[in-house]
Amino acid sequence: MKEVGFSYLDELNAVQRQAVTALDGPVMVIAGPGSGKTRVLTYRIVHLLNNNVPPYQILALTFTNKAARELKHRIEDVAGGNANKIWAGTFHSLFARILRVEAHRLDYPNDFTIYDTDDSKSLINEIIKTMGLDKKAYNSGAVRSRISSAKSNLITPKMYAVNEEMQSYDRMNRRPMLFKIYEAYVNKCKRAGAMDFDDLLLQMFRLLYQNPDNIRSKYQEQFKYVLVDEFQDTNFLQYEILKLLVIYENSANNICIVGDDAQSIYSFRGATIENILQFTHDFPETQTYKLEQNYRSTEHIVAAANEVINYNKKQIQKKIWTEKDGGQRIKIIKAMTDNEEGRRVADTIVEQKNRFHLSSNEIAILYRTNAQSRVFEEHLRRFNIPYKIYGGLSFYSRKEIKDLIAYMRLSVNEKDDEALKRVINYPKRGIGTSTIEKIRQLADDNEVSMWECLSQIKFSARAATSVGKFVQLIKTCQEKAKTETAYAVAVYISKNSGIVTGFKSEGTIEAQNRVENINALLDGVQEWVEDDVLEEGEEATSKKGLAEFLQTISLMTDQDDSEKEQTEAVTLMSVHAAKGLEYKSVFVVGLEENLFPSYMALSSPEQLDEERRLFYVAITRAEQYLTLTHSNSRYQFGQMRFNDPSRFLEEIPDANVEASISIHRQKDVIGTPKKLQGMFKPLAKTRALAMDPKDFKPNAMKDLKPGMRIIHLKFGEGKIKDIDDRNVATIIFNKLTENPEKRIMLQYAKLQIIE
DNA sequence: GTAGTCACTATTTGA
DNA sequence: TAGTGACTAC
Repeated sequence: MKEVGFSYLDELNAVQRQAVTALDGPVMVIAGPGSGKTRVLTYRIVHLLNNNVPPYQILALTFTNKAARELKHRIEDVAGGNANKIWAGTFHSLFARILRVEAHRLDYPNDFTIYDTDDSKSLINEIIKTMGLDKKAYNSGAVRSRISSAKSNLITPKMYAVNEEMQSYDRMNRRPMLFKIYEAYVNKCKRAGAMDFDDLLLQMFRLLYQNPDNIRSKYQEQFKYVLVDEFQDTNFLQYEILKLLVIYENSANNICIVGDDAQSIYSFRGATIENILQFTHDFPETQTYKLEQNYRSTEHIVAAANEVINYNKKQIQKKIWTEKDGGQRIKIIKAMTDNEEGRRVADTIVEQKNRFHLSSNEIAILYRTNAQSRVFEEHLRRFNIPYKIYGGLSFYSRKEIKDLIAYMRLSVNEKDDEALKRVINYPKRGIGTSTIEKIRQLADDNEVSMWECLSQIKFSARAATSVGKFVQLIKTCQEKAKTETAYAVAVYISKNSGIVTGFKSEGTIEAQNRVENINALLDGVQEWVEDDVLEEGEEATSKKGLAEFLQTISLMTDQDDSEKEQTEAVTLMSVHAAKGLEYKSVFVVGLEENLFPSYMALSSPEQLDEERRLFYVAITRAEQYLTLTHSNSRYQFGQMRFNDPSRFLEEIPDANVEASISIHRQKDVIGTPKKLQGMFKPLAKTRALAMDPKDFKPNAMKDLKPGMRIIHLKFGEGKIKDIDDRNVATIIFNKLTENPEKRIMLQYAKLQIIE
């Protein structure tokens, strides 16, 4: 471990230090906004390591990849190399990792497919259709979320069928057959060797609960220290899993949860605050620490936030305070139209940039719904202010990408019916709906996957050749997938499936874009295959095959991409997306009744409280300048609507608000609209090479010895510090300022000895 | 198999 | 308004 010259404990305030050093037994940390939550979590783990807890005994769970990554990086910064052995990641990714090893005990293949939301919906649609149900009443999205919430509450299809509460709710919504859909859905996923996102949790629960081969104690013994970030966002099922891991005879109950009930904004997704309240009941000896000092915002902002959240009755009492006295008061802008709102926000941004010397990436515009972004885009463009938008269609949800990935999935798991349906006739190869329907019917009757039926059906002569060709294509891919790298198979698919050829013959710009996207995916696969750097937690034995590639991307979203963070631009995003972030200047826009709070929430006090917490999250993102805007009228659903100012505006004390300024008419500034948003965002990160590849002659693995100076194609010069028994070298690259130490897998490494 | 038309709906979003 | 999905007609 890296020597720590200073004591990291000195960087903490009294409460933070207590929360960090109370290592034994259950601990609950209630962390207000800007109170150094991640710092506490980081240092607590570092403190565990310094107290000789082996890193692999630490399980740190987060909700997003981004949070997980940040946590790992910060631990690495303080503790150095050992950090990568910590089990830190999202609930879903870590459980998926465990299930890749244990799934066979639950009668799943270990290389099970992960169905994303689209796969689930399409499967549900198919079930609805075959059951002959009304598509309008049985909206696939609604059905999916019912099933999801059933799973998250450990209600099996059988229990669902006899659960009076669920049943009466469904009858009320004219969906009495939902329990049947649920049953069929579960069976079909199972048959396809597929788990949906909820299954990653549910099957993990089953594994521990049913305890085949006494597997539970294996993980109880492994994870001696459990930490959970954003605990207020956990659902019932997640908490049940945590309890199975932590509660057992003679357990030390070393579980630490960090969260803030006031920032719980995901109840619509099944998160329940009850878990926080329940925690102290389940663990009576819990030590509770409240982090109440806010290091982020100035006094007016903190005061307003405190006042607003007080309107919510049900909450853990705490008083957030700051040492940053005074500062700017909150500015409220009243506009007549949504267009004027956009213009005045852009005006104010220009003004702030000049007066306070803010750079664009210190500014964010936060809205309740993504649809609101357009007006702000238009006006920012007029001023030539660069901006970046979060949300919207991600790279992986593009059709052409999903199609190509479907081929890959099928090559790894032929039972994957969703993938099969996607590509059996894409590109068109003459396998029409009637043929597909025949296959599906037979699969249903025999309760097997569609793939298994392909060889048994007597097709018409024309269909038979088409099906035969398709089967041959997939079989070739399967063979290749066994021996070759993911990149080789991906290239084979793109060349031989006909997808790219089809686009090229189209010749439109649209098609051209799609080809570029596919190329970007291929580049991404190649980069992944050639990447010889071990990520934190990655095993040195990991192969570079298709199955492994699919595993790494199945739980990835490109929401979390670092390129966006570095560009100098104003951020536009929904309030939900802004959670955990901070900006010098924040604009919360569209503060009107029916919009924020949303009209969907007006009827229930619970949902209104959640809207208020959402508003609380929004205003506490601001460090120094907070501007709130509302408009008299705006276009909603294609109609002009008139909304009153939001009730939340009235809840802000006058003392914290800037005296209202008269509305000054502003002449429109005409600027050249500049295209700032590239439609296409390549997956591959381009990194400058350290030297010309032509001059580069990598040495064989056996020649590499510790102490040697080497050159790496990407990272440049470095010194081999150590090579372990798995041929993983620890190399220090002096050019890299952050994390100069990298773990390099020598079997894939491109290293040239220089002395 | 596909293009064109019509009807419908409309938060937030992680993995 | 805008985007999607389903149905119809060729």
